[in-house]
Amino acid sequence: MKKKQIRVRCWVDIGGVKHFGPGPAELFELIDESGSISKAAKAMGISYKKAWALIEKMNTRGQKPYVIARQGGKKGGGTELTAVGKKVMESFKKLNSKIQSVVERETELLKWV
Amino acid sequence: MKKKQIRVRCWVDIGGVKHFGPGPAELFELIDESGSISKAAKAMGISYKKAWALIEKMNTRGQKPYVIARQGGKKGGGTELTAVGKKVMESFKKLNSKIQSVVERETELLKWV
DNA sequence: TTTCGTTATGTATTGATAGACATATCGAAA
DNA sequence: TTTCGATATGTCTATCAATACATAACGAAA
Repeated sequence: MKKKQIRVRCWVDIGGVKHFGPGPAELFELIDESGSISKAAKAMGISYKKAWALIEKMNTRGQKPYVIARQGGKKGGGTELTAVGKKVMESFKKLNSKIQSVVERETELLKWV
Repeated sequence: MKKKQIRVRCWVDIGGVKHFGPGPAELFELIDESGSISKAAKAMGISYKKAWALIEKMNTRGQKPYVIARQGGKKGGGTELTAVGKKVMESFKKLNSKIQSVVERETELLKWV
């Protein structure tokens, strides 16, 4: 008997395009922990390039940058979330968990499907 | 100023694969109204083949078929939802609108993004 | 001025999905 | 037994996204 479950996903849409969702939220969290895009990408199992492209898009599409990256130096460089970036990440996680908990209480549909 | 909004999507997952979501829900509704897969597909702007494939997958992956299609006859054939199919559609629509209304009340995240 | 790890960027390949097109199948009614 | 409109199915192509691979740029510290 295969497991049946209701799943839900939310994201921020700006001008009709996906702007910020679960993927970026996880990426931001890992950047916040590691201080590095490349480490965060590796931890997520995505390419550095994909992570970088995601960040680039979000930084330019939003009002203010969410992430500041610096290159060079003995440690090669580094990346950190801006204050706005942290707010976005935290606020998203809060919203997301609220939605998840709403869905968890829903069982009616699973009786039929 | 581009419009910012939170969007949300839910679906039923069986054994790790998407089984029933907003697309099928709309398709089911149109089949229920028109009695025809081809009419429903046209109304949705998808190909008949895509609609048919969706239905085939859902019918075989679930416990019981949601849709019964008949071919032949003067009218060429026709399609109708089973009792289970109607329950699934209605229950999904109810769940979906509940989730949408939860999200509509959320504005915190949009302040930052 | 050399080193180092990270950021930044280009390009080619692959894979998955969607779409277009074609055709076979069915069976009640005329 | 012919007709008709809908279901059922195959195949090829186009398109887009993901992936892989390669390399340049950077700059503080040793």
